[in-house]
Amino acid sequence: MSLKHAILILLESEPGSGYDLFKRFKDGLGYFWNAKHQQVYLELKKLSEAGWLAFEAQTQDTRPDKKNYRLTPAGHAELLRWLGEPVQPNTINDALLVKLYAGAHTSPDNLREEMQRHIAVHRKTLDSLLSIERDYHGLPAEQRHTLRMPYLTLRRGILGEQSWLQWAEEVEHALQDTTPASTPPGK
Amino acid sequence: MSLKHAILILLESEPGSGYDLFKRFKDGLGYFWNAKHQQVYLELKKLSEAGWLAFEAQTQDTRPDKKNYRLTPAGHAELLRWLGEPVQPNTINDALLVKLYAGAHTSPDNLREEMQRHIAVHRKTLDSLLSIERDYHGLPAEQRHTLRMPYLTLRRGILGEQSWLQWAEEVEHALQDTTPASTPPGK
DNA sequence: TTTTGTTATGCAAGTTTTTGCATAATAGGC
DNA sequence: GCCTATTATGCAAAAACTTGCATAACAAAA
Repeated sequence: MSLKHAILILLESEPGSGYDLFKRFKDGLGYFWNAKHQQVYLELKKLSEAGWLAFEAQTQDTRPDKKNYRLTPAGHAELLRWLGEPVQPNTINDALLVKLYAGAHTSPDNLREEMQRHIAVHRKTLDSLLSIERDYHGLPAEQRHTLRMPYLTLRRGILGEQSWLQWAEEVEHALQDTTPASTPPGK
Repeated sequence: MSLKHAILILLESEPGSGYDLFKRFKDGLGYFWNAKHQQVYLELKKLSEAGWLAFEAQTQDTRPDKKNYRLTPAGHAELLRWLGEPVQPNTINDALLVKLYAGAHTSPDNLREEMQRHIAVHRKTLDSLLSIERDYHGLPAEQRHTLRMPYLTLRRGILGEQSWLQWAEEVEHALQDTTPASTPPGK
């Protein structure tokens, strides 16, 4: 829905190629925006056709050629227009919760394994976000000020992941209670 | 992606019509699954054609006719199969964070208004979830046990909304700091 | 009495996203 | 020498989802 505008914003702060943008989504912004490389390339094509982006082809010796995209004045204007518009509150479609909702129809072991997989992913994300935060705090005041808005979105990621992991502990306790004791105490 | 399975689960616990399901998504499960009525009707049609659902048409006097859907044995088997499969961790695409990321290109006032709109929505959601939780705690132990899995998803909603609102306070503080004082102290 | 809201269903067209396939060069590990 | 990963781009088809429109009856509020 607003991959268009996510791309405009990323290219506004620094021009780059499709592959570039894809990696920025994957490594940097994945806690609030996700896109496959195919979709990124497709959107870049559309945005160029709409006149919001321009690109120069860079022939490279050791690597495949790349197209370097940057905003046109029309793209910049569109970005500012979009920023003035209200955005729709995020809607969530979370398959894990669907599964858990129906958890009574499957085994606690199955649910515990599923939770363990997801916990591992969320812990890794949190670690990476906390490491980015440490780097941020090490920056000089001027750069921290420049990055103050991205930092707020980083905080969302951190608080969100911490809250998720806290919930996961509640779930683990609840699932333990429903388990038949495999090694009963005193026997 | 798994609206299919969300529908199977809802109809497994209680058969119902498309309109029925739509309302259950809207009022009850909106904090983890969202679907428009058109999509619900479409999926019901597809699931029926796949042999996972059956329906009886109910002619009603005072209301438009409705179709009452329920799981077939094949539908039940599919649900169990799906529950045994791992689900992909949820990916987030959050337009508000995209906007905030680019916040330096717009006015703090614009961002504050945007945040206020979203805060109102999240507060309302939290209130409604807390009220559902109070009802749950008032139920007899037997019913609480039956609903223990849906209750875990409710907890996710509550912890998630609380964490969101906590973040929103951080954002408000940060946006205050960047505001030029309109009524400077002492003048 | 007109408007608004709720119940009830659905088609058609468009947008967005995913999945599968395809190419091609280089670097590094085994 | 082979396998895997990384860099780099893209088409085509399918699936998922949104938006716009359409119908129809009743109830309640204005």
